[in-house]
Amino acid sequence: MHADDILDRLNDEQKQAVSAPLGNSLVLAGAGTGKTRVLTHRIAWLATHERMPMGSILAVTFTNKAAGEMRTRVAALVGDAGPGRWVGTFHSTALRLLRSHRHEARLGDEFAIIDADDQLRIIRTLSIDMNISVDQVNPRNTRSYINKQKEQGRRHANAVRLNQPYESEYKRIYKAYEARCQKESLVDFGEMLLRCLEMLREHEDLLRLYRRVFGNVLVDEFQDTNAIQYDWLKLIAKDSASFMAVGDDDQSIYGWRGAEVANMNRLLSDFKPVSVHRLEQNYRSSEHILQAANSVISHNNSRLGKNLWTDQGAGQPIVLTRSVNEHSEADAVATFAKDYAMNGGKYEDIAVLYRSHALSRVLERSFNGYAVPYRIYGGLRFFERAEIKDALAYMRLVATPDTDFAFARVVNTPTRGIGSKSIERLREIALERGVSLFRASEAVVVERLLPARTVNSLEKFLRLLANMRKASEGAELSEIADQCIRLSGLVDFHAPDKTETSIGRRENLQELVNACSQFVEDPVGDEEQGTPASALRAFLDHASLGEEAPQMEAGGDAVRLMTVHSAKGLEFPVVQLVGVEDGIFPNSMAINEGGLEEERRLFYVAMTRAMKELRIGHAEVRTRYGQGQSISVPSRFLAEIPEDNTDRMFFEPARMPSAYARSHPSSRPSLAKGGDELDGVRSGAVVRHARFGEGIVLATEGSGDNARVQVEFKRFGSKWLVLGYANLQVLES
DNA sequence: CACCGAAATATTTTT
DNA sequence: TATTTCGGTG
Repeated sequence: MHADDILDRLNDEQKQAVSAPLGNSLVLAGAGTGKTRVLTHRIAWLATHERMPMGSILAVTFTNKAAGEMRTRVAALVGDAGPGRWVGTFHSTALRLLRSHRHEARLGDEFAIIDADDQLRIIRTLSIDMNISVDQVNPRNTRSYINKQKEQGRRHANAVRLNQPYESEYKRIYKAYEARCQKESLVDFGEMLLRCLEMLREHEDLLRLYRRVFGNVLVDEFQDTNAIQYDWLKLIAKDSASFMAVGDDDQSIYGWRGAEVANMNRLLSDFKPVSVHRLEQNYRSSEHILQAANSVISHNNSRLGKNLWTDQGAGQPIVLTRSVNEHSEADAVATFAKDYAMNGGKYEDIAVLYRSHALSRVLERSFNGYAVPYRIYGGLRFFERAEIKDALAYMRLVATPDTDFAFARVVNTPTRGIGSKSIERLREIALERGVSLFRASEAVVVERLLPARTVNSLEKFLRLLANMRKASEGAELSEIADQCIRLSGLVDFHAPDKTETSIGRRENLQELVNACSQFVEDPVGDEEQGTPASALRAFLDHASLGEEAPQMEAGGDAVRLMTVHSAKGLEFPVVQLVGVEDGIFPNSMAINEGGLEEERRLFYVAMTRAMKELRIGHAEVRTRYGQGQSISVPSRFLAEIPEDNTDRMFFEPARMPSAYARSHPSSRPSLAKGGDELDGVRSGAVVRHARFGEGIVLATEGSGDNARVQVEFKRFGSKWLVLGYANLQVLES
C-alpha cells in the first residue's frame, strides 16, 4: 500500500496523528473516534513512508482481543508481517522477553505462569506453614497486598506502606511468597512485568539491544498503564525513533488494579511529545447518546478535557426504563430483544451490559424463558475452570514433573487416597532434601517412608505420570492433551453423570483437545513451536495468559451479555444497561473519593458503546442473594443525563412473570384488556398497594399463580402486578 | 481417607 | 440463591 493511500479516508485530525513526524507523540482519542484506526494506519505509515522494518515496531495493548484485532488490521494494510511480530499485550511481550532471556531474568528453564487462583493456593499454604491464622489474615487480602506492591514495582524488601491492618503479616508472607515462587520457578501476572523491568535494568547490554530493536513503540489504552508498565515503556521507548501513546483519560477504568491516569500527565513531562493530537469526531454514536455521555462525564473534575461531536444526526433519545424488580427488568429486556428480532433486527446487534457478573443470572433465566438466544462473555473463563486447570496441570507435569504447584494440584485429583496429611508429609520430605515433590515422591516410594497404603497410591500416581510421558513422546499437542485427560480419569471424576454441569465439563475437556489442535494449526502466540515439546510449552503459556478459547467467537445470532469492563473497546447498534442503581452502579464498594469518578468513567464507557439505541434500566426492588429484598434508588448518574436526550422516563415494561414465560417458552404475552374478573378484582376497581398507594385497575390477565392486573397508580403511573404477590386491598369494586 | 449433608459465605471490575 | 468449606460418619 502506498503512503498516500494510508491517509485516504481519514479525517484531518487522524491524518495528522498518522503522519506525525518521528519522535514522541500523544493521541487523545475519545470513544469511537477511530483510535484503533489511527494506530494501525500509523504502523502502516511507519512501515511504508518512514521505511521502518516491521520487526522494529512494537505495539502493545492490554487485552488479547485488542492485540488480535490490531494484528489482523495491520495485516490488511501492509500484508502479514509473519507470526505476530511484536504486536501483543504487555504481558505477552514481557513473557516473550523473559522466555528469551530466562538466564538473565534469573528464571528456571521451564518457569510456569500462575494465575490468581494458584496464587491464592500458595499463599494459603504459606500462611499455614508460618502459623499465621488464615481466619484473621485473609489470603485474599494478602494476595491483593502482594499484587499491589508488584504493580508499583515493589519487592518485599522495599514494600511501600499501605496502612492496612495485618500489614506486617502481609509483608512476611510476601517475602515467603517471593522465595517460594523463585524456588519453584513460578511467575505471576505482576511478576512478568516486574521481572522484565528488573532484567532490563540490570542488564545494560539487553537494554541496549532492545532499545535498538524497538525503534518504534506504540501503546494502546495508555490511560490504563500502571507504574511498572509506565517505567517499562520509559526504559525502552524514551529515546526511540518514534513513540506514540494513544489514550483517553475519560475511559480509565482500571484504577483498582493499579492503573494510574496520572501517567497521561507524566508522559507530557517525561516524554515531551513533539505533537499532541486530539480526536474528537465520534463516528459511532448518534447525537442524543453522545450529548448525554458528554454531560455525564463533565461531572468529573480531574480531566484533560475534550468534547466529542458527531455529524450523524440526533438519532433516538435514550430510553430510561424502570421496573418493579429485577425479574421484571430481565423480562423487559428479553421481550425487547424478541421484539427487536421479530421486527427484522439481529440478536447480535444487542449487547446487555451490567456492572457485575452477578446481574447476569436473572437475565439468563428470562432469556431462557422467552427463548431468546444469548451468549455470556467473561465470567468463569475457559482456562480457569477447575477441570481444565487440572488437565493443564497434568500437561504441565508431562513437560516438567518438578513443577510443584501442578503436582500438588493433581496428586489427589481424581482422588486416589493421597489426602492432606500425606501431602503435608511429602512437603516436609521435599523441604528436608531440597527436592521437588515429584522427586520426594520417588524417594518415598523407594525408601517406603510413609504408610504402605500411601506408598502404594503414590507409586500408582508416579506410574500414571510415567505412562503419560511415554504416551506423549513425540506426539502431537492435541494427542498429549487427549492422553492426559484419558489416562488421568479426569472425565469420570469431573463429569460422572448426565447432569447439565457434567455434560458441560465433558465438553470443556473435549474442547481443550480441540483448542490444542487449533493452536498448532494457527498459532496465536509469537514464539515458534518447532518441536512438540516447545508446542506444549507455548500452549501452556498461551493458556496461562488467559486467552479465550476459540469457540467463544463462533456460534449463531445471539444477544451478548457482558460486564461494562469487558465491553470496553467494543461497539453495538443497541446497548441495554441493566441494574443502574445506586450501590450497584456506582458500586457501593467504590463510592469514595477517587472511586466515584472511576465509576462515572465506567458509566461513560458503557454509554458510548451504543451506536443507535441506548436503553438504561433500573429496578425499584432488587433481591440480594435470594432473600432480603432491598429498595433500590436509581443511579445518581441518571440525574446527570439531560432530560432532552431521554425518552419515556418510568417506562413500565413488566408484561409477564418469568414463571409463565418459562412454562410457555414460545408464546408471546397477549395483553388482554377487558372486564374479566380475577379473585374479586376487576378492571375499574379502586385498590390500595402498600408501596404505591391508591390506584385504578385497568386490565387483568392470566389466572391462578399467573394472575396479573394492570393498575394505574396516582403517584407512580401504571404498573403490572402479580396478584398473589402484590397483596392489593380492594377499596371499591 | 472419602463421602455426605450442613453451615457459612459471597458479589466489583481482569491481564 | 449458588457455591464453597466444614464436620461428622463410615
